[in-house]
Amino acid sequence: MANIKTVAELAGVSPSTVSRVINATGYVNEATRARVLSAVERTNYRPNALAKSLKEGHSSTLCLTVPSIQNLIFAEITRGAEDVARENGFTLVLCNVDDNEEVEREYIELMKTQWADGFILCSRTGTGGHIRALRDGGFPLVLALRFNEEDVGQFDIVSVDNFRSVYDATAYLLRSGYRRIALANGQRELFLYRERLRGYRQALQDNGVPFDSALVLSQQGGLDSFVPQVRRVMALPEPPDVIFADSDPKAFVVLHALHELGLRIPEDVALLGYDNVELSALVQPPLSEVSQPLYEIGAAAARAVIRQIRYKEEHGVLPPPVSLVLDVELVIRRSTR
Amino acid sequence: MANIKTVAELAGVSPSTVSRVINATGYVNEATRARVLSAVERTNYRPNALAKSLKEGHSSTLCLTVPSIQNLIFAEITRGAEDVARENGFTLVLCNVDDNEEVEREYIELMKTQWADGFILCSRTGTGGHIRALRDGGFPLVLALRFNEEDVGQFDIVSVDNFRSVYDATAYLLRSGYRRIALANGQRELFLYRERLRGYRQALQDNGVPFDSALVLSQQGGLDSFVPQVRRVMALPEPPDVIFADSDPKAFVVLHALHELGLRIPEDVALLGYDNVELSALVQPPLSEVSQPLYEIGAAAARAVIRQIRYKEEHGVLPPPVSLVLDVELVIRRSTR
DNA sequence: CTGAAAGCGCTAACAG
DNA sequence: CTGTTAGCGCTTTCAG
Repeated sequence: MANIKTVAELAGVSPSTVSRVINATGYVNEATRARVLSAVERTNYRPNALAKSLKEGHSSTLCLTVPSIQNLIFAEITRGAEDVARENGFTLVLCNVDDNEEVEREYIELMKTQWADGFILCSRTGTGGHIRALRDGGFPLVLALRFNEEDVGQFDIVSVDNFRSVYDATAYLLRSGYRRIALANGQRELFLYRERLRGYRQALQDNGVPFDSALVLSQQGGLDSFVPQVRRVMALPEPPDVIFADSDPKAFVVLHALHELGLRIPEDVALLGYDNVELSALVQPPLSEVSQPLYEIGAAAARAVIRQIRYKEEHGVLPPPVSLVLDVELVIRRSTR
Repeated sequence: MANIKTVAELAGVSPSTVSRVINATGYVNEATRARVLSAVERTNYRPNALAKSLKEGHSSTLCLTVPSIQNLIFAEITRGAEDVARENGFTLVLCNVDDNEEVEREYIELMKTQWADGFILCSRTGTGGHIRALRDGGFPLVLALRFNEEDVGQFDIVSVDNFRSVYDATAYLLRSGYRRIALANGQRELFLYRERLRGYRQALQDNGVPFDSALVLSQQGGLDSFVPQVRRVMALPEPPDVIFADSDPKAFVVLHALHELGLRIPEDVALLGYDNVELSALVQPPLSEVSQPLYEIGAAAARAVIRQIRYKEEHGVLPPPVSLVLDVELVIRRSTR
């Protein structure tokens, strides 16, 4: 591919002049400008972004880490992030890290050397000293969806109110007359699932319903682990009248397990999901959901890093961290009554 | 971040020596080697990949274009591609192009200037002169899943035998006693769906079953367009006894539409899907599927570009194109009998 | 308004 | 075994 020098020679000017017309920086005589443009045209010249990046000290690249893109939740977030990245002239590098902090660390290390301009991390897990170090190193970063308690005020965060949303949904279930509410709860290592559990317990307590630990199913390893637990809980002398799955992937396996048991939904037992991914409206019965704005979380996260990048360009330092808490909405379909 | 020069000074050697120890290229005295390593340690030095790329003329970056990552099919492929990219030291840039050839073109143009080392395109649509130009420009590229008839022999291609797989599945349905087989067929602009349709027709013909155009539902715009068509076809005097959806996203909406109609599956009408994404085993009833190795398609595509990249490094030109046709498998679950 | 020159950080001959 | 030099392609003072 042609470079700036060949274009310059063809146009009979210096490389700096070509640079000026390409980037519309500085005055340039209309006639020479035309000559340059024509030379660009003829050589089909495209500036080398690598060289430009090296010179300017940034790469217009964002790094997004997710547990796995195969999970619909993260696919949705990724799409949101990619859309706003592109609108702003950034390119998105996708990193699947599988809940593996080591892989996450390596990826971040790699992307630092590639001069990623910023990071969107949806894979927060463990203690994450490397994430601290990343920000301390002056790298713009935002935590989306997953974050720890102690992260608040330390990093930019985009999420929903996990406690509140589950509290409200549980209260709604109670108001609807459900009394034996089971919770299919995600990995306890993640703050967000601890919060969801806390919201559930608090709502029970505030409504005078005793907490029954036999009614909480918790993830051990893969999602499959919910199948035997659903069987167990439905075999209880007093089985639940509704199961609240605190994420849609879980909701789908719970739904499946319930069907295998030959149970009717919501007649025999109701089901409430969390996330509201598109498919939740398509399964049988269509699921009632706590609807989390996943696409918007991704989009907002991208906006947040870009804000940091621009701020840093201007002021030389990262702006103070901000947290963005997006609203959640209850959508009632046919899996609850 | 520290650069090679500061490390060199700290170690009391020249930058080239640092480069030599970092890259394990050329002999270096054990003692000075140790000094350099220590300096690297102390400065927490990481080589600047951008500079390295500029110098070496490649970026260790692969560009993957997909219609949308929100589609489970492409999420699966993406994961496969990313895994092998990473194993080989490549980084994956994700480009959602939404069946929009213009966006695809722009993305490719952008990634060329970023010196992407290779392209995996799952978004092939239209005439794609820009794709020809890309390969003519010496860029390694592979078409995965989606390709046109005339692409064979021109580009590396990774896919399945669309004609054969649908032919076989249709023949299976016939052998199972189904006689009125409806086909929910994808966008006719895509070669792969034309091939699937052809496989269906051929199987019918070879088995002496007349083709009935009233039995083919075809995508007009979004997937929603199948809902009224399912209604229409089930209201026929002689409704189908099975619907074959030639991709899983379609299968899910057809399944939904059937449920809304109050039909039992497979008693009233059976359903066969295509793709075998994970969720297809979880819906009610679990779907019988033509199982396409999506993850493997992505992985194989990544291997294919990397092969081209290496070949080009060695020989200066792209290797002759090869097509890889992966096997498909019929998985019978409970949506057919 | 335009060109010369320096330099982003790195690697690779080429000497020594 | 190690340093010097040149240069990847671009931008950006600084002169003119």
